[in-house]
Amino acid sequence: MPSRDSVAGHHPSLNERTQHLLKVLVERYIRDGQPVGSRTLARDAGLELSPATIRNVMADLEDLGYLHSPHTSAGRVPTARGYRLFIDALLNVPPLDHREVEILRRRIDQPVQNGADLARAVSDLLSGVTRLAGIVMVPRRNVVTLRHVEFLPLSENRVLVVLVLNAQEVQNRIIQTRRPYTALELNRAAQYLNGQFAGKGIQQVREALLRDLRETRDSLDRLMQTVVEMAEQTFETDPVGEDYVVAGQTHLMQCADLSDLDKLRQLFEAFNHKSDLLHLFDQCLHADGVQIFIGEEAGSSVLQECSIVTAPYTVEGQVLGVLGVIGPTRMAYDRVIPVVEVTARLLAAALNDQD
Amino acid sequence: MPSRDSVAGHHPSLNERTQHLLKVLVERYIRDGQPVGSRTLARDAGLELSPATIRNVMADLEDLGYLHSPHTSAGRVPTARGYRLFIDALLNVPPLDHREVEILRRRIDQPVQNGADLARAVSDLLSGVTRLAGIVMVPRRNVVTLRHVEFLPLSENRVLVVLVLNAQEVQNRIIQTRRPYTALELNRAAQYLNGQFAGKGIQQVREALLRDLRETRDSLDRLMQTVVEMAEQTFETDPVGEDYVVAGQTHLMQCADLSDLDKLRQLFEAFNHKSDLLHLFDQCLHADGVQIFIGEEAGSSVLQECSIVTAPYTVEGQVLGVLGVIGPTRMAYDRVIPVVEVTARLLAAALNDQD
DNA sequence: GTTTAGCACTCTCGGCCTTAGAGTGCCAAG
DNA sequence: CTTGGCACTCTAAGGCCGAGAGTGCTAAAC
Repeated sequence: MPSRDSVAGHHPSLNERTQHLLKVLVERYIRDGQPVGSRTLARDAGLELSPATIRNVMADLEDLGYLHSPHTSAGRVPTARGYRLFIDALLNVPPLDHREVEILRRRIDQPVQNGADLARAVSDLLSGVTRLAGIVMVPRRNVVTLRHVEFLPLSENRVLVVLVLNAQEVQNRIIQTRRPYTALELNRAAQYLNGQFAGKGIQQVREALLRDLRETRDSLDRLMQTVVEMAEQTFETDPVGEDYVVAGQTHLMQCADLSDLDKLRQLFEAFNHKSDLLHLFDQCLHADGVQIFIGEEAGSSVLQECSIVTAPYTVEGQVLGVLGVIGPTRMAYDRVIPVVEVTARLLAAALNDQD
Repeated sequence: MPSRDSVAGHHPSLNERTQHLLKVLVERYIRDGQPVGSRTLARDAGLELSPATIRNVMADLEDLGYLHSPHTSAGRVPTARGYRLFIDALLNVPPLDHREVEILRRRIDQPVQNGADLARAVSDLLSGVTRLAGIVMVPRRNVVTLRHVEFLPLSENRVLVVLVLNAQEVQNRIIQTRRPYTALELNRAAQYLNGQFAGKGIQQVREALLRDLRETRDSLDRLMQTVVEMAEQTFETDPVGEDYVVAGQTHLMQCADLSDLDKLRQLFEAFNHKSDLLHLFDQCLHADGVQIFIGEEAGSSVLQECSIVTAPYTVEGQVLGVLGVIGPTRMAYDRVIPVVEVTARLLAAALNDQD
């Protein structure tokens, strides 16, 4: 059962019938995209009530801020607050079909090269299944273990560092050195680091080297000098930067709700603007279970007509990242939520197998 | 001087005045985006001609297929054929300002990790400067030299291969082996390969190994068996896959010409659909200088209202890739062409320095 | 022969009105 | 509390009209 935490505040109690009507209204609106009138709702609700009665209830719901009329004589549309209540209390989320789960599993269990590729694949998958935009933060670990390091001289003062981390993550960076090093020196340094630190967390590596540097100062032999200069620069920045992958943006162009071209453009630009979304995702990192942001709850004004459904994925209790989809507020939550939830679990499982 | 090869056919000669009028009309249309009428053109042309005369000329140009009226009483708009003639024969391309070139150079000369990153950066740059979508094919070389190879055991039958190619391109792939190998065996194999083949083209490596395999058959010692199995799989596929990077797609949402949401969506999907565009770019690989595709000249119906301006970039006569921009047919060719041209040259220079 | 003025014609665009339809709010009766 | 009735409001779509822009054609001028 996903915990769908309310981000916005608390709701005064509504009587059973009123809640039911709100539920039916939201469901209907999600299906049709048209404001729902009293007659329609009377028919859909399955209660023996006349449109007039329904009208009274709807007027109440509007007063309480759950509904909104686009104009005097259109039906009602849920407000953000209405969606919130719907999701928190009214929506029932059917579990995903076994066959569907199987399909997802098969697509996720493809062998891939590294975290980023996996993220891309899963993001693609999410967007394909939900027909919305899929987002996956690339897995990042609090404890990154060094598996292997290699130094290759490129030119005078430039050295290529190849870093193998964790299970199969390979990174490379180029560093500027103060003096030229020979291939032999570099080799020795790498050998030393590998022998000493392979399997250790890179935090530890950094600390150990710092200690060595302080204690021994300039009594270092040439080998250790090389080691220290290399390592200093190599481990300067955190090796696994935060990042995410978006796929299926084009789906957002199809849903009529987001037809305002200019809004859409801003949204797309937000996708490229990394930092905005990252900050949002950080919030989700430590909530467990599915989280949903409706409209501006997410903090950014570009997301006005959008909802974001996210779930963190964890391995052995350690949160590795967040994934989710982004689409119009008027989305089929009853399908999207289980898809996101299951995908997160499957991704976690896939990462677990890899290790 | 860019060679702007005509892809479409040959044009019957038009007299001087007619050509001039076509030129002015296209320029005006590119500026305003409004169909150009006879009165406007009479004023703009700088010839002492009445609108009536202009009308006659425009009627001729329409008959010849260079112009088109949206309806009876709007001005004229260039057809694809009209643009073609304009670009091939009428447009004069001013060289880029020195300061502007300097700005481009500085942005391209940033140090980067590998070809893909560089492509991303240049693509970003192109799109930023032209306010269109930028596309850069990641550099690929006919002769890829092996610089260094490393094997790391991951699990039972999986080995991580780290390949350093050319100047600073690092690739990694995971291969499945028939039997488990120890770290020591793998190390020896890597050492052997590095000793034997570092600096050689991978084509040569592949051939040499094949020869060894045939000649010596099962008289191979254990080391060589390891070497051969590793190398076989490592060099099976070409290490540098074709790929490209697109940036600034959102710019295309701003230009009024492409306001049809559905067309735009298809265009965006084409960007993700790699293979379509790759095939187009392959054509440009061996044409030297700037090439321009107008509308459906590019072969795809999604590109109806678009033009593509491309240029290959080469190092020492070897074509490494293609870059360019894609935007509405109604774009400022006189600016875009030199930008694309210069960027190609600068990228080539940057790659040259790296080697 | 080319250029030009004149003129009738065509087409779009915006504003305005009208109508049909949907839905509401309120009131008074059940 | 529920309901039928009713007046009211608002939108969406269609039709109409006039202004404006631009054309093609013709006949006269150069």
